[in-house]
Amino acid sequence: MPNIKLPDGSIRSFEQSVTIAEVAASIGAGLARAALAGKVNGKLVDTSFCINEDVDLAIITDKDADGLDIVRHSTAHLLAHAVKELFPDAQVTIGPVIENGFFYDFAYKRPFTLEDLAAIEKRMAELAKRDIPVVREVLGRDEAIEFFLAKGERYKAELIEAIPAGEQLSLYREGDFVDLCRGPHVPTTAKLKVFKLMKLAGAYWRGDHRNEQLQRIYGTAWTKKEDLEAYLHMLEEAEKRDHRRLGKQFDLFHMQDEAPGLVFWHPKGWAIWQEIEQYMRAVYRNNGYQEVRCPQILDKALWEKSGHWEHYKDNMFTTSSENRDYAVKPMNCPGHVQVFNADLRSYRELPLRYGEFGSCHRNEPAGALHGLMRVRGFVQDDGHIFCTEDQIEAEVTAFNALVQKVYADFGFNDVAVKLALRPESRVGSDEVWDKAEDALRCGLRASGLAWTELPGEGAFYGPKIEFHIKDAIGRSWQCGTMQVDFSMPGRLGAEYVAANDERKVPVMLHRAILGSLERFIGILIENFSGALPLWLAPVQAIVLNISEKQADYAADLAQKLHQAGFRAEADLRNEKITYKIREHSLNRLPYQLVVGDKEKADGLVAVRTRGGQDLGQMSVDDLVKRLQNEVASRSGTA
RNA sequence: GCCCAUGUAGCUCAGUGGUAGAGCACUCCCUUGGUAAGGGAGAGGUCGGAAGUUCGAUUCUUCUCAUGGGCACCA
Repeated sequence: MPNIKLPDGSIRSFEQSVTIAEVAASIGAGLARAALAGKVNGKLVDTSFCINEDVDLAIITDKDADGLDIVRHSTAHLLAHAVKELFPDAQVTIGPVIENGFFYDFAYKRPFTLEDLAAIEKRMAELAKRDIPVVREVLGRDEAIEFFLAKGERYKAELIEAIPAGEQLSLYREGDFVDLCRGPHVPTTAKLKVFKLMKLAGAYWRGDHRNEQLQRIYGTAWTKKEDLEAYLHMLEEAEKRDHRRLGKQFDLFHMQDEAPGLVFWHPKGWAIWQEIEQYMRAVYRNNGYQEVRCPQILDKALWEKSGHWEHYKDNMFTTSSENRDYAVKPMNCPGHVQVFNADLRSYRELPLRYGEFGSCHRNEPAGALHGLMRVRGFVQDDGHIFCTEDQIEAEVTAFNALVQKVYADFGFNDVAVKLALRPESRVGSDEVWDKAEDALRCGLRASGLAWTELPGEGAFYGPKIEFHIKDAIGRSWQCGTMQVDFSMPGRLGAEYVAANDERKVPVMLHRAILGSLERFIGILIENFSGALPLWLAPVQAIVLNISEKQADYAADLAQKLHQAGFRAEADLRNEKITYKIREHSLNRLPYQLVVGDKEKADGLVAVRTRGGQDLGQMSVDDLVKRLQNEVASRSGTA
């Protein structure tokens, strides 16, 4: 006699045990049709789940977030179903739900082609239309292994072997297709209407590159057609703000075959770079850092001592001369230790903070390169703090505050904090790691920040705090980092004289706010869709003459703005004003300054903003004031 | 590094077993036009690189480099 409590608080009583589907039907025919699953006492189950005691129940439909996930999961099964029908000797592996959709990994004797993809999608649609019931079955663990081995599905069997003996497993059957799965699933394939296969990719079995490579099919699935369309539209919009495309369009930088992963900065891109570098230089100066500069290549022996050679030799560029081997620096820290070591240091000097815009090179795997986001040559706003253990907390706390301020200046106000803990491959004893991890936790606590912890994600020499910023379209980018390092100073012989005259090894904090400037500029371009705030815009204002008669006046005006400290240009081409306005609008220039006979006669300028707003005529002095205010506030241009 | 796809003019792209085509950009001429494309003419590429098949390859094959999407990696 189950009494079932529904989300609205009402209670329905039944004479005997009932399924979710029956409960839904008892409420209404519409709900019965819409039911995808149920949530019994907070746990998701199939509509076929049988209730025989008093429970809280919510009927899950496509209006619930859980419903969407179930649809995606079931669509992954539908994909596997279609693949098994078309390619019976393909083996199934796993098919989870991911953001915006799902994927399924298959093992097959030959790669799937785009034609296969189209055929699979077509078959999926047919299977969905056939309204095939999706039925849950339960098997013992050993039976299940036998079942899948008999079907030639050795990957599934391997997955089940990892499950403790004696456990009951659920299988889902739709037509002839059976898959191991925790569920729940939609009651029939007819519930799956809005999906699209997106792409093919390789993926390693169990995510390990030592294993064989499987073929992954990515798909997207939704409950409403409009949602799919909106998603596809969003993808198009994201593509439009791709920094590689905009970098080309706005003439900011280029890359070419002869220098994979390395950037040629054009004048406009370099203007952005310089603005950022000078800004960060001021951040160093105002926060107790001294800027230094260290060599590009150092004897390999130094990298062996620091531990980098052992951990990263495959990713380091090397060179040699006169029987000496060198490595091109992949980081700045060992250099900074040399600067520290160049003098006998006293505890009175600590904390000693060095900053450097040093060019580093890492031989990243070819497949990892990606525009400005992943390069082989880069510059970080890299700093190292030499301090005592007692000073760590204060340094970490001060840095946390600084990070937030800098991100806000660049227009990023949503910052997530993570703490990456000791990895498998590391230097230093467990006691040292305990100490380092706790030091960072203390600093975070003192800053009043909430954070999440990531076991195994730390650097080989120490744990790290990671700062992730969220961009305009919701993507998260790890930029800042603060790492405690109890190992490298000792390895490289750094020491200072303590108050009691003892020699002690300092602690080293590795820290960066923007990370790689290349990547950060890529993030800025995408975040602003190329419409950078005035202070960062490579060309801040362009003067447009209406006809040749005002060319001198326009050139003069550009010169005046230039002298007032702005990046201003004049477009004196023999083109109609509408043509020039269109072109500079497409290039997202913040200000277009139109000058014709009227302006020339009165010594004025007609101002048009990036957003197409006409500010009317104003004097050059007023314009300069306006631009100065906007730069000072680091705000965007309307 | 692994899987798949792609590589044609400065850019975006079309095309073919018989020594390549468009739009935009560029150069010149006409036009001097008041807030998102005025008109005309011209120049420009041996089709990523190498080898092979063929009478003949940009087109087919192999290798290679790079790029793109994933995977793995990311000090």
